Amino acid sequence: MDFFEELDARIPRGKVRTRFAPSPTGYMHVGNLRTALYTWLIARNAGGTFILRIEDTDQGRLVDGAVDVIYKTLAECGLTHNEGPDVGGPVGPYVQTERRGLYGKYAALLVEKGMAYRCFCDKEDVAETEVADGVAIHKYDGRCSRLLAAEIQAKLDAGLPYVVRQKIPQTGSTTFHDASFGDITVDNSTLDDQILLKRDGLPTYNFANVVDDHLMGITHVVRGSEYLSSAPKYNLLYEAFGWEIPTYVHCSPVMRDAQHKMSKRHGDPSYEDLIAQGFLTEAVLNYVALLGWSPKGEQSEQEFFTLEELAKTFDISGISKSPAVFDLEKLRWMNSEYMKRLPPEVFFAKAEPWLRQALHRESLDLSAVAALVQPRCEVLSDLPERVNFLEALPDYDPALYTHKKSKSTPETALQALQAVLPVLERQDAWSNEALYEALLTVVGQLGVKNSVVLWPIRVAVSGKQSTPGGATELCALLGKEESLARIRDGIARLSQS
RNA sequence: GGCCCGUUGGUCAAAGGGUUAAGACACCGCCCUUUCACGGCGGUAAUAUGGGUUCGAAUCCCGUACGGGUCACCA
Repeated sequence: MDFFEELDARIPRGKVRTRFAPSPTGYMHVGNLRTALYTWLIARNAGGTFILRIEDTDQGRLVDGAVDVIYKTLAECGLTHNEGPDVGGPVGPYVQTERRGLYGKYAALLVEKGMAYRCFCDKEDVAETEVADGVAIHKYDGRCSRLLAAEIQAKLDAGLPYVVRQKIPQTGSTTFHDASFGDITVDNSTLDDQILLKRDGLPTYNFANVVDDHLMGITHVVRGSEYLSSAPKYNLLYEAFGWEIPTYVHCSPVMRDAQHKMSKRHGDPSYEDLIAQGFLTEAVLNYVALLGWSPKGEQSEQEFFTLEELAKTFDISGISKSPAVFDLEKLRWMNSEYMKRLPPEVFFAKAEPWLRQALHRESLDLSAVAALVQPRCEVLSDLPERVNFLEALPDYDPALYTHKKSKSTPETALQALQAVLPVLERQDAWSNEALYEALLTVVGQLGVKNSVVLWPIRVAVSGKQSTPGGATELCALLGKEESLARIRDGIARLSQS
């Protein structure tokens, strides 16, 4: 067995094998997360193997701890990998820089087969076919492919540096198949003799990908649609090696708006950013799954999916070809749905740190606050702003006392507060129910609509237009002393104006 | 500019020759209610465009427009 046969013998066959191959940048794009999810789902759905491979050949972009971010994110999302740098596997190593010895050998093999050639040209020698719009088009004219054996030897002997280029046929066309885009055919004349091995002996991304995917036995290649145009060259490479071509699944990008991709640089949130803002991992995954994919049949109306349900339902043909705009509003809605479904104690545990940002008073029962706020919380980061009035009564505009639908005016509000104050001063039981009952008595005495009395109390006690919970709920939370103080303050404000 | 891809309401999308063209978010209205919210009910709103093919087209074909991708010794 030679070197190549030995590596081939290690490749597991007969099962679906997919891979997620991120560059360690230190964070996870939403688009990346979606690719990882789809890749994982394809493997899971088929009972196959999901592999993590780290593509770290771009040393210049290396970030400390970036690989850990990848492990952490995948684990947090439940996208567990069966093979990878940390867990090992039969076709390692799973870090590209640790594989660098391989590529040169495969490039040499291709040269030997006549499917690639050494090119001694300088970067500057490469013909630049000038084109309008200031776009310079690089298309190598292939001159080094026509070098005679003796000429090549002479250059090698002279120690001239070289790159290895793929030899692309001059005529004919190449067709490749994509699972979501279908068949795509291009003229070979539009393809460049692309560089496989750089002057420094390291592979280009495209070459490393083909070699690694083959050696790892990858059956489904899921990647962004930006690689669609290089796919024909991949096919030609696979054919040159005589390797089986995997199933391609190209995914259109996740957009910020109609014409821009989501990008960290433009301030769009990464997965980590969303989590830091208080989105739940499950909600983000659910949302992202439906961004660019939809289930078949009956389930196309379903909005909520667990990972397991997705794994059962996922089908490549449901992936859409057009780009999808990321809609934060809808994510917020979905997140609120997940929040509501959380057991109260779990919600409280998540909400507590956020509540503490705004609330410091000892007397406040935070778990009661959490209970009040849970059904109306879209994102945890909204909480401090929503509950801060409990800490201290904000300065507010007496105009808040006017509310048409509740039939409340500054005059009726003043009357109501004045009528309510002595009753509450005598009130001992300070629960929501007891307070409600006491206030209904006042309402009866005044002979008005409930809201005429309750609206002003809520305003006086909160100083806000909208609050989590009604008047008596807020009073119960604040305690007797604080509630009375705020109502007196309200009376004072109303009397002044 | 060449090549490739895409285009169903504001957004995500279903429907792959025959439907009143689903559903969800957002928006609006009504009901409920101890305000807002939650919940319930309802509503506005779409096949980019012009030609074919067909008894019949969102669906198939061609052109146009618009948008995106790509054309690196980056990944």
